[in-house]
Amino acid sequence: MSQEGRTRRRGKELERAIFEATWAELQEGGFAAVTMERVAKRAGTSKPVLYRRWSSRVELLVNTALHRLPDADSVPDGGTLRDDTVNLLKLMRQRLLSIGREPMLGILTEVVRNPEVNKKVFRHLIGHLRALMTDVVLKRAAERGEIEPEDLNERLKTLPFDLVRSEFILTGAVPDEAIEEIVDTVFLPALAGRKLLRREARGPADAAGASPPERSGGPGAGDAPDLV
Amino acid sequence: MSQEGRTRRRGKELERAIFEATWAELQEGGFAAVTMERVAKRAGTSKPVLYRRWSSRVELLVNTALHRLPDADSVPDGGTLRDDTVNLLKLMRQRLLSIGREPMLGILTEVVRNPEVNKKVFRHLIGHLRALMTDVVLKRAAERGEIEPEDLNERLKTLPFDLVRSEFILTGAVPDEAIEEIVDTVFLPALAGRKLLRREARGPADAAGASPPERSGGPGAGDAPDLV
DNA sequence: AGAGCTTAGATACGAGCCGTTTCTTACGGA
DNA sequence: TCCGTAAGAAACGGCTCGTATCTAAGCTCT
Repeated sequence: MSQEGRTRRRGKELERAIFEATWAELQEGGFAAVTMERVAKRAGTSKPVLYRRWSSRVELLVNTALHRLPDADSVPDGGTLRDDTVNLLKLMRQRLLSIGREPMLGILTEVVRNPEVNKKVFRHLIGHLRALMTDVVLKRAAERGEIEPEDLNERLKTLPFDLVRSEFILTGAVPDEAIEEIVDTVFLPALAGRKLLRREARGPADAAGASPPERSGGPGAGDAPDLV
Repeated sequence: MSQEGRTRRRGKELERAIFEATWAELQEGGFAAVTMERVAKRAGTSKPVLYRRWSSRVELLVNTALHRLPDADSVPDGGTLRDDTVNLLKLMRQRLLSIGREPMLGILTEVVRNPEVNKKVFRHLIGHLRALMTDVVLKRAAERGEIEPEDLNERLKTLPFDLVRSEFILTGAVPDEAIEEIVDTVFLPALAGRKLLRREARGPADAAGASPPERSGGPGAGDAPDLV
């Protein structure tokens, strides 16, 4: 793995090699087993090269994870709210699995203590996919007449994500059946039931009603790739 | 903090002092800052004493967390499914907060790699409270005639827990408003909506119907205190 | 009360890691 | 071709984990 006899890599090429080495170490030994020295050796370079790019081990790990995230800027139109939601959740799954359970937990743990990064992660954990939900999936559904704005509040909008995240954190996987069950036996029934209950009660809806546009700008409005 | 001039502690007394020291270190510096040496010093003892009780740092941390968990073997009867569920979720919150967000994440991270402990934690993360849900809250609700068995499937039963856990992991807190929102705008509507949708469809219910008794024994059937 | 066994507590060790410093040398742009 | 930038090697101080060794305190049993 030494650099002997090979031409020196630089810039992005070297960086990519380091990300790959980090990821390989992560897979083999887990979050705790990733050490700067091992990564450097595996990438055929040395520690100072790593520290010139990232100020700490955590920094390297976070950026390695972000680097692996596939893009997610649209949701295929499935024709119904049901299928759009399923598609969106499959997209979320793809992103979650591209990082993996243990790295995700490790990153969350290390990041909690840093309010700034924590806020950023928090925003990204929720913001991006939620924007797709609001600006694409629910918009389509409203245009189709499947839902009315008052049927939804903030918690209902993030409900499918919360459940997929829970599944992922507990089991490390999100099978198709789980996604469909979440949509078919929780999300859609909750929407229907809420409509029903609101009609029965005839009371003013809770704070959900005419919710202000909370996150304009749509997906991609952030200043860094999303963590999920 | 040295032991000079004090009478030596032994057994449970010493153990309690170590747990307290560990917890204090956890509060002050976070998961990563808890070292065996600092804990030993703070507890007025030394490393070998720690290693005689726990085989590793993680072992100590996990057991410190478990040690802090308040008991939870019943749910006050609120008279309705709604209030019982709120009560149960408040109990869950109490348990979550007794450990805290970062320690919880840290423990999960470290434990994921150990299939045995992972399974145990997984079971405890879900099992105990879920048993209270099934054996107390839902039983009462059925006796009151509020629900029928076919209204529920596994996912719906754990739904409130999943959402509270999500809230806790993302924000580190679970305010009363969150609990009530979860129950009033998700859980109860989902039950109502499911009933409604099943009636409309007239199809056979999904696998929810006559679910077998999956966890007999009720709360306390485990072999260790629950993690949540 | 005394003997003996258990276990607390002090100290030191090897191995490994983090993050830094110093230095040499390859490479690429002008 | 020359020179600045950055790669790569080596070593360091400080810290941590987990272990080994030893002394002595105090509980238990007679």
